[in-house]
Amino acid sequence: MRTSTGQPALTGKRATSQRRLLLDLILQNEGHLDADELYRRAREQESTISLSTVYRNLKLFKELGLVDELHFAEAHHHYEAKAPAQHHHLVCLGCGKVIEFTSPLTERMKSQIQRENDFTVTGTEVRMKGYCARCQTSHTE
Amino acid sequence: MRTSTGQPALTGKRATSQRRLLLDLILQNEGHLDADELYRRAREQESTISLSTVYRNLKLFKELGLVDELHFAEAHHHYEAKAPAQHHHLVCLGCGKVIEFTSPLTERMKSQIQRENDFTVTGTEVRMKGYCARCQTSHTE
DNA sequence: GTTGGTGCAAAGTGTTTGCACTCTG
DNA sequence: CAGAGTGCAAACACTTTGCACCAAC
Repeated sequence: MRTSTGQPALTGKRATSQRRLLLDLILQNEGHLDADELYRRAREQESTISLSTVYRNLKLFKELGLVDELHFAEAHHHYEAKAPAQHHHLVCLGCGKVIEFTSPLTERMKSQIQRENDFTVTGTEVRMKGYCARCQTSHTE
Repeated sequence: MRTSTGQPALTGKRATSQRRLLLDLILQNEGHLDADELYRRAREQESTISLSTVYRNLKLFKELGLVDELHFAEAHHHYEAKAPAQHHHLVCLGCGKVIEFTSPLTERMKSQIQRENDFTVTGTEVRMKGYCARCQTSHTE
């Protein structure tokens, strides 16, 4: 369908059908995707696309600042469209669900840390792990 | 030398020389190590130790809660002895230096997030990226 | 003595790369 | 129509596993 979300800046890069498709899929998706999931979804629309193309474009999007790469505890990475607002992640160790949250405290922490360490902080990432309401029960200790 | 740091809980697990050596190295080291670095250091004292043994024991230590596994942007993992006090990481994108810090704000954030999401948070990890004092200068924009 | 742990080599992941072909600009 | 981008297969880096032997309990 090639939703053409009025795609942003592929500045100077060629807009191939594969590239546009991948970017659309990422922008449309409101969670995170790993390379393989993205590959699977892309293949539904363009069956000949290759996994290398997925990786190459993810790398490009990252360089262009269009997506963020997330490193959870798994061996592979997750990618998400660069958020307009900064948000963080709360991961349920029971069911794997990922909740995104924001907190004004991160901003305060950032300025505190910058001051104390004489650093310029360009990015903050908070990750909490635990058990969601449902998994708490089944996980009674 | 087998510094015998009065090693903690290998509860029920066999205390092989390799295992004790690895644990010592991790406990003595006040940074993070990746598997390969640990392997290299271990080999200095026990030249026949194998990389599989390193991995198997890192996995074990993790399960026993003796070390934490860190996921930076690299393809491989870093491990550090479980800290008595929770701390976080500030990574310089210029020189790669990693500074550890603590902040009372993380505790507050944790309770806020738990409350708001009906979650039991068991671990919090804050990672900030930016440029240290020295690298800021060379990185003038 | 059992059997958990080891070293080795071989297999598995997730990711990257060399090459010849294709299509965008 | 030049060269950026692609598909494919082969190469990579890191991690795990099967097996026969060894040593901790």
